Amino acid sequence: MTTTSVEDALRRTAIFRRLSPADRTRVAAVARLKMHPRGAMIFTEGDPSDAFLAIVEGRVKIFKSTPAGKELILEIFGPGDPLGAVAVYEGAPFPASALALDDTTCLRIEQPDFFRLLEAHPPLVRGLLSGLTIRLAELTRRLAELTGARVEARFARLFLKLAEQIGRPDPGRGGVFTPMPLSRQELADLTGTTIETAIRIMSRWQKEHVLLTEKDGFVLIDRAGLEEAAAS
Amino acid sequence: MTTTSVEDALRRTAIFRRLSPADRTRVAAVARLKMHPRGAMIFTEGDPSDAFLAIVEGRVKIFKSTPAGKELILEIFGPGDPLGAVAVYEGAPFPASALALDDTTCLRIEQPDFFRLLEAHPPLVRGLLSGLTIRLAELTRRLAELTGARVEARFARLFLKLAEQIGRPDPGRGGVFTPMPLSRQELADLTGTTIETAIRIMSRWQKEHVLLTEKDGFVLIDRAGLEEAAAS
DNA sequence: CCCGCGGTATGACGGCGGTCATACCCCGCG
DNA sequence: CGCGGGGTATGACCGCCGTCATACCGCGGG
Repeated sequence: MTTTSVEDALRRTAIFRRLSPADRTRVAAVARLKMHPRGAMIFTEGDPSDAFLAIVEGRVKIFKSTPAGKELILEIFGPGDPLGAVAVYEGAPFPASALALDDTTCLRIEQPDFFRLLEAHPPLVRGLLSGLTIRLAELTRRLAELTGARVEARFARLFLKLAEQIGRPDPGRGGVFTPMPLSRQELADLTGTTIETAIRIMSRWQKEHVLLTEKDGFVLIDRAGLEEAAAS
Repeated sequence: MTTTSVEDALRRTAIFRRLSPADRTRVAAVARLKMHPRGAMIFTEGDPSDAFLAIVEGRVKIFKSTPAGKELILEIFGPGDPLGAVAVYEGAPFPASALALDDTTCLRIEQPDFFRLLEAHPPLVRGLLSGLTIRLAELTRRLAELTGARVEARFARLFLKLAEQIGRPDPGRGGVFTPMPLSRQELADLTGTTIETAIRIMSRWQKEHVLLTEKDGFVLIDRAGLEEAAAS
């Protein structure tokens, strides 16, 4: 865990990317790298936030318990995304929990150091503000989507969005491969439904050759079919 | 619309309240008051944002159209709340629409002036950041609430929250009066359901003397009954 | 006065999807 | 090898709630 590897991490993190090399060195002096094994909680809903985090490697799911005791996945973040930015100001408690979906390494800046950085580098504030507003818009979009839409439409929109974000052409079958392994339970938590309904929809799409489940992701075959399902 | 009335408005707006009188005068120089009659759109989802707004008087509903064409109310704001803070940075388009529920007067600061204020008064940035994070936490809470909970539980939680925020003891009937007139349609849009379901629940509660609808608000009679309904 | 309109109310019907139960497969482990 | 646990799959049941239809009421306008 040398200083150079921290600077590498800074170069790959959205809000620090535009710093000058000299500034990046100063940031690196207060940043540390921390590993979280697959399945570990990174922070828990209600905890006081004591640091700013950013993902360097791995996937992290942000989720929240519903009043009914189920869990709803708000986001799945990957390398370069910030974590806990929503709570680090004012030391507010985390509104949701974070769990490592893979072995994950995070960049970590303790709260006092983070505040000093913000004061010394006003452009950082702009980046954080813009990140927050984007996240807010995304949440309002999901809020509108979750209500009044049928579960199958939510599934269709989820996979269309995933394919657009991280999909790549699949040479074998002429579809789009989306490298994002997710269990049926996680799909249910992403769409706010139960595991049985998730299994039913995915099984039907598998039989109808609309969307195939593989060990390390999904293959979208019939994009038009999904778009039709998303519209209804 | 004199300068003094603008300063009055600033004194009643959360993020400007802590300014020194001298600074408040400087802000007042670039702020204007604008009236919106009941029923008027203040801004529309997708519009580019060109100003920062804050409510001085009246209620404003923030809502968003769902893919199914229905409308979902995200918030109902009142005097002192900021409007459009989510979009004014970076000139992002509004993620939702705003409509005046009453005759409303707003404080308005054009985008270039707003940015100059932020640069001149760093403490304002802190206030905006904290407002954004609170709003984000509130949205995640509503997201978790809307999914997987029965409609009746959502109604119960809505009225319990309203009673806690703006309720006052009702001397006549020993309940809590909540001065917030809302139509059945608006209740449906707040909870993500249909007007018929909203009418059914409200009618039943009226008959069972749990919650009474009056011309200018609601009277909560059986708080324990609502809490039970909210839990299930 | 009658008409139209917006808000409220109520019933019938049906389907989506939540719940419960069972079964299968794979794999690590004693 | 047998066992158990986690993930996946499938069927039966049924209740909530969305949809459609109808009706009532108060109000403003021609």
